Amino acid sequence: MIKNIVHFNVQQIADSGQCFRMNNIGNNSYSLVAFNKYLEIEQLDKNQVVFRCEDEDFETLWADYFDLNYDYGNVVHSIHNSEDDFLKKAVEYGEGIRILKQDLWETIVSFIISQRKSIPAIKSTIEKLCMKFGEKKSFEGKVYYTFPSPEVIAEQSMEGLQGLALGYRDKYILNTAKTIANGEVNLELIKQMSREDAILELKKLSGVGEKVANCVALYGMHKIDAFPVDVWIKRVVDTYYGGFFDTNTYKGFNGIVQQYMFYYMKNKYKS
DNA sequence: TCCCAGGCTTGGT
DNA sequence: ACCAAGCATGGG
Repeated sequence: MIKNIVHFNVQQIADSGQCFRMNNIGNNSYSLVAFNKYLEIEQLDKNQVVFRCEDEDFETLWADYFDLNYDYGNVVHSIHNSEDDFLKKAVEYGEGIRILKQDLWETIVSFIISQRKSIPAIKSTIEKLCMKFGEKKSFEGKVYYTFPSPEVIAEQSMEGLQGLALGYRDKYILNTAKTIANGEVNLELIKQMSREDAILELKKLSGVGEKVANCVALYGMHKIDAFPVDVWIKRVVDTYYGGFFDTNTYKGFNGIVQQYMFYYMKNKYKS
């Protein structure tokens, strides 16, 4: 179905480093697997987007997944009206970015894997993980693999996790899966927590530190004030903000600000 | 080949 | 509490 959406650009979302199972399939189209479903999405023009999926899945899943009920215009305008020249340019460059509402468990595993890996390498490892432990499904002839549950990974041994290019992160993934599968850390409870409490709880997981916990809060819990600082954001802060970025300036939507910064710095300045 | 990648854990002060 | 080394492996 065709939808008219402002501040929405599929290519920018796919290349913004927040999701790892969204792939270009040509003709301004992308495939995506999330919440055990398969979607093809095409950008027809600036404000027209085609969603190829079951009709009911758009309303019950994808509209929420792509955060279509959040007013990004408000964020864009408040940055336009600021004195922040760097951020103005970043918004102009990536004004179609949205913060996705991804599955919490998948986001945890994905960002544990992400540490000291390039985005293509992250995507490759996650796809291997899904092909090995996920459920094989198909939608209109397209075969895809779901993201494996904590329980399925928890019952593996260290040997079972070899061949996925996890490297030293293999033990983090196995320990985290076990911790969640046995109820030591409860994701349903975390979903109800404040950003601060959720981040504290997430950091109990093996392989989850400050940065990964903030990414999980932002992309897996829609805590849009979370401000993950990775090497690219560090570069932004050092280069354009004199080494300190005051998160009080954009209080309430620092995560969206962070995403504009990341996308602009990483893709515009490939230094 | 060399360097870097959406960092974390551990052990030493 | 802070700091630095070590970490496995793919991709450019």
